[in-house]
Amino acid sequence: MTDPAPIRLLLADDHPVVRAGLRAVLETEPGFSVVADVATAEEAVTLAALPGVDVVLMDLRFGGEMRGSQATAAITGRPGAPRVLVLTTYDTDADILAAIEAGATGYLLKDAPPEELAAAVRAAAAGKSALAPTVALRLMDRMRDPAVALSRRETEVLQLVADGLSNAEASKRLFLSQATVKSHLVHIYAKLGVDSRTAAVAAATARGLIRR
Amino acid sequence: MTDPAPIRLLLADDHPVVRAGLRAVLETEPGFSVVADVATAEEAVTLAALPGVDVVLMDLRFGGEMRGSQATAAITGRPGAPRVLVLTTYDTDADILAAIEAGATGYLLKDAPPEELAAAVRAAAAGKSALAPTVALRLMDRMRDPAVALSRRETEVLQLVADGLSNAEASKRLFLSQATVKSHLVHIYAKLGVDSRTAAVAAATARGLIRR
DNA sequence: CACCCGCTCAACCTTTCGATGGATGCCGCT
DNA sequence: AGCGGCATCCATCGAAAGGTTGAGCGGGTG
Repeated sequence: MTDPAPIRLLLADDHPVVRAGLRAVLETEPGFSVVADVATAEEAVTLAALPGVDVVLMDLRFGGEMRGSQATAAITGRPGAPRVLVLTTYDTDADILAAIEAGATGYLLKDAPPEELAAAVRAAAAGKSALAPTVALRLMDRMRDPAVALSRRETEVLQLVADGLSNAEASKRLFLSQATVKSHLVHIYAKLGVDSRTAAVAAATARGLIRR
Repeated sequence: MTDPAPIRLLLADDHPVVRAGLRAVLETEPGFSVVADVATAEEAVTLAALPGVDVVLMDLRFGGEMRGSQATAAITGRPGAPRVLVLTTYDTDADILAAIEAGATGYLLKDAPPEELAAAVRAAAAGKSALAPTVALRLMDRMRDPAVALSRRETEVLQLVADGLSNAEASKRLFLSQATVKSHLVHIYAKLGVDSRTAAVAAATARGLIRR
């Protein structure tokens, strides 16, 4: 019997060590072929446009400007695009949802064992969604508890607060009244089940609702 | 001419992919031999006690309880201990200093290119200190500007504040008067050049003075 | 010894923050 | 249409949390 066509992979991660590790892990498994690895999200977008790539393994955080979720959107937006499997370190990453909405086929943590990784890649190549259990659980939590979905404006406000701005400063930054900022904060507190700005920031970062 | 004895390595990182990557990168370079890789800090301490290890590559953050800096201290505290080369993702990690004080021979970022990594391992094996440029710069900054060195107590207080506790809550947690907590905060503000708790938390996380 | 620095605390006072209440407009639902 | 839900926006008020000032103690260092 002949070998089935191997799954052709593009690796995108800014850490050379991680790229080498993915290569090592995947090339020992049968049925995979790494066609290229890149260190930036921009390169990933460029190379993913070429034919001959089935699955892109995409990190979420890069040293540079572009975030993995944006790159994912850019790639999946094109017709005949490869599948994108997002791969990151943190199960609390703020833009898990962004990446999935951007069209990622699956989501995996870097601490996954090799078999799980290989299985997820195969699933992605077949067009099936693959979510790491921890991530899936967290997403379920987030879905099941609609309270923890902050609105766009609320997220903006909370991000500024997390950056250390006072209500007055945040209101200027957003061209709002202080009262409005406070109002948003009250809603945020209710959703997060806290009653102070610092606690809200802690809770939101713990749940990956805001950066840093 | 005979080969010189290879440098025997122990890899400690909770990510299988990273372990594989380090293996791949280092085993292609001549003169290295990976004797084992482990997924927890505890295992690293155990295996580092056995003879036959020259250099331990140690991650700072593990999924479990023990932190890499603690493991480093446990390893280097013994006579005839191997060198420990700390390897982490973040140049802003809160316990860079802790790791170095714990006796780490060098400090490297995971986004370092393979040659740099190999060079650092060789330097470590020879007992020479090796610091990644970014890390070294940051350390210099921190040294040169003594304002940003928080005392032990100050760090404790700020960490609790960052976790969302009020002054009253933090004071109970530390068996202190509220006045003392406030006093610490005043000093923290002065050192960080800010004037509110949220700004202090933001500044401190940006500089890697506290976790998360 | 004198000095500096880290840690501790009390009392005062103000500013910011959070609570309350209300308005508007945009959805989807029946 | 009519309804309710939700996101966005704003004003006012009282309180408490937080920030300022000042001060004592002890250990380490020059």
